[in-house]
Amino acid sequence: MTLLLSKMQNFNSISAYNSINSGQVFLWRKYEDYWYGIDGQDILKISNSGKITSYKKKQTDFFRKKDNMSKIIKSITKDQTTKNAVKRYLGLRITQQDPFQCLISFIVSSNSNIPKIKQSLENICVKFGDKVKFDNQEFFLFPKPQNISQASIVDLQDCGVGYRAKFIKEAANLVWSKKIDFENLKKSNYAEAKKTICTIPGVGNKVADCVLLFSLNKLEAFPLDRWMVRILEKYYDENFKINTKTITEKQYNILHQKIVNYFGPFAGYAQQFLFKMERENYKKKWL
DNA sequence: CCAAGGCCTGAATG
DNA sequence: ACATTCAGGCCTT
Repeated sequence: MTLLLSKMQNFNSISAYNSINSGQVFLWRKYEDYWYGIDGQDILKISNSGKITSYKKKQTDFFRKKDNMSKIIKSITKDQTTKNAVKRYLGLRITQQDPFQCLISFIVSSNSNIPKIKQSLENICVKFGDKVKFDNQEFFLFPKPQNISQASIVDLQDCGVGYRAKFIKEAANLVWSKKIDFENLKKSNYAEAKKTICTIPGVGNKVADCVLLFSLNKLEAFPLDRWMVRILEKYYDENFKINTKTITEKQYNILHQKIVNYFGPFAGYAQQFLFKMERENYKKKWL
């Protein structure tokens, strides 16, 4: 009984460290005993125990505390690979981020790498975001959609985003003009929300799945980047293999369907544990 | 429907 | 020191 209880407590625990260092977020830093992170117009402060306070005192379930992790872990651990990953990175959570920041972050992420993404996003905040003080530290909030939509392409390019500048500006414009409405998308199902979000320039299957998983509550989203394709090839059978060099729209959809059939409705959690595991194996930088 | 090439930057490798 | 290669996802052809 005590063994069972302690096991369940472990499942429900939250590791801020594992969650922040898993490729979901970029604008986080550690200062003394706390992690500080930009989330839209707010700054979140996480203690070692996982307790969140915030600059604007807003309520947020950033680490999805309400998720029933015992149930989710039971559902996604279909094999030894996922079992090992879950055990090794206990407390890793999918985050529930500010959708606009999440969208821009993953447009910036395409064809790039984590240190570079972080640098570009910091530049964007300094250039277009509000400067605030919190706990005697200086922070720049993430810019509002309006501010980015009115930025010049050259000013955006100066942040190091290259050809993505026009995608970022147009995406911000779609959000500001409410042609993309995140609150609606949260209510839509996965397929509908994905279809809508893929109309944003610079957003393909992978970026869309990141936004759906990390900010719009779609836990069946399973972002398939080069790493995930490699992981599936390495640890799973022929069924998950891509035969061609580039992953086409059709293949992405077929593979995603197979994945959801296998891992179940919380497949996105399986993705996060597997990604974390393999990137750690290769000692890749997180922030 | 699919394949291939270009986009942009910084790090790694020769 | 300098040049080349690579990593990375989306869009256009």
